[in-house]
Amino acid sequence: MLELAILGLLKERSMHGYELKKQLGQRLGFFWTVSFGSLYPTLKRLERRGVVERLPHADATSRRKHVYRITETGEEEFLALLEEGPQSAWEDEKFPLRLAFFGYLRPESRIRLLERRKQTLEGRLAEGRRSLRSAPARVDGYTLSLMRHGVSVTEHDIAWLDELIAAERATLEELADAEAPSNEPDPATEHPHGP
Amino acid sequence: MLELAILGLLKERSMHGYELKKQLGQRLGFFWTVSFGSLYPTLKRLERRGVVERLPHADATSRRKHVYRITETGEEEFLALLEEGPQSAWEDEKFPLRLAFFGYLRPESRIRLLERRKQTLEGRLAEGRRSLRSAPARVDGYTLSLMRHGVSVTEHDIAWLDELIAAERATLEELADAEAPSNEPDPATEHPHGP
DNA sequence: TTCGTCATGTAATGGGTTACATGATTAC
DNA sequence: GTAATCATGTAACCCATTACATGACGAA
Repeated sequence: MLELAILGLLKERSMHGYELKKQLGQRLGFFWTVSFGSLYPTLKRLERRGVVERLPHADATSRRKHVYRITETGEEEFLALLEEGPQSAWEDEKFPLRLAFFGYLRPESRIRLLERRKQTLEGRLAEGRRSLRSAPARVDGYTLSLMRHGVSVTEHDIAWLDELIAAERATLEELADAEAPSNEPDPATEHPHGP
Repeated sequence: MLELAILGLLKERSMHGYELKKQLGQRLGFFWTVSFGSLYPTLKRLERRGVVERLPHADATSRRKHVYRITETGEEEFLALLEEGPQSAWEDEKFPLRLAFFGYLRPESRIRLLERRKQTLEGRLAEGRRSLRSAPARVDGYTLSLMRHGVSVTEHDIAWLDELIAAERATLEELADAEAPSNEPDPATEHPHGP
């Protein structure tokens, strides 16, 4: 997951570790925070695996910075990883992180992943509501408040997913109307939310 | 954290592992899920530490169930753990789990912990908003949507905390008005949300 | 009698944090 | 010159998951 995030950021532009952490914090700080103790070893691992490479130092001033660039193998691996979707409950919870890179996927894949995520949340919601119905007699007020808040947050999440899905479907229809897609569309400008 | 949850549930009533997992799922499923691979070893560890103990089997039918009860030491440890508050970023994220046991704390402690949590979220919110202000030019639409959703969810969380804090303050005033608190109030009925 | 659920457990692995250590660079 | 930030790194630990294994019990 951290690997996915690193590859995704490096695909945008080359960076060194410290900067990667800042970017991660700024973009995904609500859902994720990484420590250096996790980041640097991961970068080294990625380098050994050949999916990223260290750029030669430009001058004497910046000698201490290790700027990394994604390799071609890295690009392929990144796209495969992203397309594949979550492989465990843990990765599923990190859905927001994947979403941050949806611009690199085809609309069909985006919809597939969004729907999958929605199903997960709807399952949880159904269970939560079921618990709530049988709860009031057996749990205290704090637990009750907690459960209600959980339901509310999950509903909010699902509504958000619905918006995203609707936007994707609109995009698909537009593409169908256009009929003749020129060539490989630019993922940065083609999705429903412009930069 | 799992230890806190187990002790808290066992304080309510004695249970076996399988049932603990079900209860955990029902009450905290939105924020937490435990696997058996985590639960059973933790129970054994707690037993070795003497904070829970295994009840003797009542009859032949239930021979295979290991029903655990919290010990006196366990009760003390639980309250200390709860009162202490989160000791790491990880534990801080598990705030909802702590809240589920707020009924066992004095109103002052509840307010202290709620305010602390609120500060954490407000810090994150401020950072998020700051990122959003400088973002639009540099990130794509999905990341933007993600950031906005993060802000929105965090605001929702803070509003929820505010409600809880307000309710606690009201409780405190009621107690002050009553002037003569009889004796050790029952935590299950004394807090602002009745069961 | 077979299928679903109840019930407990272990071994290997995963993904990450905390604490610590080091030192360069920048701004005051 | 000194404090804050930039920048990289390692070792020990934490808390949990996944996958597997085992078997009892109840209902169809």
